[in-house]
Amino acid sequence: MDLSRFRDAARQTRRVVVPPRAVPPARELVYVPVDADGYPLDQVRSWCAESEDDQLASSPLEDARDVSTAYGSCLVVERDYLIDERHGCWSCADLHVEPDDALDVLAGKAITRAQPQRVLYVDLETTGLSGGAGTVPFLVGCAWTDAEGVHLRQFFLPSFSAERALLAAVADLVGEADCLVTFNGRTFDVPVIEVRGAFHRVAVPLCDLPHLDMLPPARQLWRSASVAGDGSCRLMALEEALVGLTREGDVPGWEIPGRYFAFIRHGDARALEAVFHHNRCDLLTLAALTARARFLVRHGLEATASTGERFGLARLYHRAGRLEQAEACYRAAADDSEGKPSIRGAAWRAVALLCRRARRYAEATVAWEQVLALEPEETPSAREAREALAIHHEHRARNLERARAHAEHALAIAASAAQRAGVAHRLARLDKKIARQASSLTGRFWELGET
DNA sequence: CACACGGATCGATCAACGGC
DNA sequence: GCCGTTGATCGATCCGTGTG
Repeated sequence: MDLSRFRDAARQTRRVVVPPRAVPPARELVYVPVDADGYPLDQVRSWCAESEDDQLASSPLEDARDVSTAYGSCLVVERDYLIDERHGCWSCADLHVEPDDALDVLAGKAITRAQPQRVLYVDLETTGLSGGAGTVPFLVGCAWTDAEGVHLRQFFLPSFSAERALLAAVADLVGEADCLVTFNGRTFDVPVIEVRGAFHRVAVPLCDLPHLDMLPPARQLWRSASVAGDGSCRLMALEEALVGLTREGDVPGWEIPGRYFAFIRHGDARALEAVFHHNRCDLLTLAALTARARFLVRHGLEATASTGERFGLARLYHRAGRLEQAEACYRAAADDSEGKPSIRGAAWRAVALLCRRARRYAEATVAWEQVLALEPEETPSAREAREALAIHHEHRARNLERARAHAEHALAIAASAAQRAGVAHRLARLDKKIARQASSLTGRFWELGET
């Protein structure tokens, strides 16, 4: 994929609205009680719904197939998104990710094995949010990519008694993967599967798999980028900003457990079509975010599309110990005259800290001056810059008057008693030094006068 | 709505260094 | 040689934010 195409995609602000699915004719509503230990699959595949939209929807289980495991069977729905299909401004061909060390940078640790083959994206829909033993995953969406596009497999729980089978079926697929990618999966998806696996004594190797949770790197990359307006890094906010998609009629998260419980009570699967669709969108967007983030890490500064993205990429490099690349990106963000002053100020602060650590004090001083120029006087960064400059001028540049001026500013904006005490101590020392300097100068003046 | 995680912040500590 | 300062690091704590 060439760079310009990618940049264009990133810059694209055009919103793509997901068209509503083709609507099948409404069917007669039939009430079918569901056996607690079994599920009347035939009836489940065509049953009633509450809202008008849902009544018009088809059952997501129409093309589901039974998957047998040692513990019984569950249902699986499969979809392929081939290279000529699109997800927002992305071609599905571009969603293919070869696992490499860029994923290590995103994860903040080494997660790719010697010869990684398959990255598995996982997203759960569950009966609640608590994450405890009572939360049951009723839809486990899995996706992987290859040169042909994206392949998606959704494991569905037709009754609570099939949970063991569902976990076993998921375990089979997970066993073929080298690397797991989720969104907030470290906190939510993986613990849920872990607890349910322990409960049913089914080993799901999800927890052993190298895991990239895209939420932390997404926050680093795109929170300050303000791609999502208010800085939100929820998956759908990032989807709008980076994939250019606005979901029409999407089911809100809080409604998902209720829809599943209604299905369990009455056997109606049509209201779940929106949930299946939501899960597929989440997986495709997760793949798109991962591809974009990996591309940024691989191609660096030239691939970034905004000041915020440059700053975010710098933070990722910084965390990964790639200091040269980090500094280049910080400097690019700091120099961007069109960028938000708060981001530019933060970038200059990072440059100052990097330079100071490398003992490049002159460069650090220039960076602290830039922080002062960009940050409002009362911010913590401005106070930090005043103090750093006071130290520099007192101990290295040996310009006591300038050191004193910075210390006075620092005293005026000190946020706590401890800070005030520290700066007051510095000021007192500076005053003593200045007085001593003056008296020694006076002495030398008289000495010169006498000779 | 529960829960866990990451970050920001602050204070304590310690080694290294320089001024007197 | 003593003493003060700097800068790095570590741990505790708090807050904001993501998941269905």
